[in-house]
Amino acid sequence: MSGNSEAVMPGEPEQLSRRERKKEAMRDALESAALRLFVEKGYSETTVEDITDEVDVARRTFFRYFESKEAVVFARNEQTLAELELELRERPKSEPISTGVIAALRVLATRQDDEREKNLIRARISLNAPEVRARALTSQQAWVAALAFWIRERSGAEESDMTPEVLASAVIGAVGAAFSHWVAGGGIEDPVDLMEQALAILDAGLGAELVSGAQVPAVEDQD
Amino acid sequence: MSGNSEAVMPGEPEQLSRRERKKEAMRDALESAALRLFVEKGYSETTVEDITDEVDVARRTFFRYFESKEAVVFARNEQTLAELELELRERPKSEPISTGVIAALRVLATRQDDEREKNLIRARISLNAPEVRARALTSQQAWVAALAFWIRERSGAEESDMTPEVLASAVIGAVGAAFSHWVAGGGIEDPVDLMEQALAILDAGLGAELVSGAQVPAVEDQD
DNA sequence: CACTGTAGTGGCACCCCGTGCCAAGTGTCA
DNA sequence: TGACACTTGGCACGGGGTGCCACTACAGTG
Repeated sequence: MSGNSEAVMPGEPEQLSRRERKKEAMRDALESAALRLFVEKGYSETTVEDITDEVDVARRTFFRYFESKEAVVFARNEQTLAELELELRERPKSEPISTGVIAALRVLATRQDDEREKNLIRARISLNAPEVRARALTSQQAWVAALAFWIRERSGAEESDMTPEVLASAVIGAVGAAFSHWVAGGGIEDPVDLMEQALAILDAGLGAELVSGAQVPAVEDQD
Repeated sequence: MSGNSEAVMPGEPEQLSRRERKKEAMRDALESAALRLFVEKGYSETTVEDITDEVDVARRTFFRYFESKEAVVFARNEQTLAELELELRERPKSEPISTGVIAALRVLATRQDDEREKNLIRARISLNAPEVRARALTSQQAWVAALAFWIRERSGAEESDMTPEVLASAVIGAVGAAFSHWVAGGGIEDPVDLMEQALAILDAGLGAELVSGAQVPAVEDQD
């Protein structure tokens, strides 16, 4: 889609035509209004009409910018996935899974640092509104698929071998849990650090297993 | 131990009144009709009216039995979750996570063996229809929560320690992947065996990591 | 048996999400 | 400026889901 040229990342050349600027502005206005209303009144209590009223456009117009009400929350999501795939591909072949994943995630996180606020809002909505949560999990599945593909490619596993999907699911699961933890903690800590800890837990945890009396050694979670 | 009494599981004492029998029959009829139509015409191509026409009741009636169209696919799901929690609770305290999980899952799988066909259909629908898939993932989250609770309880982890959620997410992720693999394979293999393999992969996989040339030793997945 | 309360059903009206369609408005380029 | 492409508004419609109320079938009592 679009991208006449440029590097890999957009970069906002500001070379847009009036039409495209208006389009951009509209999308932004809708997105902002929507997120604000979702926070104010709650997701399911906010109708699409509420949103379009706010921006003073027709309800129909909303659906020209977003496939669905939920889609607003995941506005930038496909792009992020594409970026993840790209970053993963750039990682050295010899690198272990968790290292590669973390490195890629760190790049994405750094890049999105300016949207941190908005992302936190999105995440909060995702975790609270059941419908949106469902959608969030769906796009999480896309991450699993991407990661599984990457692992399969590198490990050269047979088509029938479920190892890549298993590892990918587990890794994304762990990363997702860390993300939830980050959101629950108010977005104060470094999300990628948390994810790194999560993978460390995963690495050690299943091996160590539970012990009746003693605690799991766990990973000291302070830096 | 097929229970004439009740034990943990109901057991259909057939002591129902005419009214309750009719109710049961209606629910069954709706569920069967729905699943059949979903398979025949596809999930989203099937309207609730199609279903109720089949059973010759009002559309309104459908929603008195199922919260939503998706809910039909997950008819028995909350019950299964409750059973899982129960089984987990029964596992010896000293048992490692994966052992406990597998043991609990095996009990459930055995118990549901008569519904194997129907469950396979449900699963297929879940994996193919995006909307339903979303819902499936949501209920998967409930499993994560249950498992996390169980792990936390046994490990005595601090409230702020994300270890239980991380491990639970990873384990359920891996188990879910195995389940998908099972469905993709036509439900021929033993699902719990696959799940066990998945956890073994998880146990070994992240430690072994990927190697550029060599394959991951993995778990021989052929019998 | 008739009688009364309760639970299930049918059907209507309504809200909301999402989409096809077409007429009218706005930007673009020559 | 005029021809053309894209965007918007608005309408109609299908489908999911809910509240409401009249009606019917059942259960329990005398």
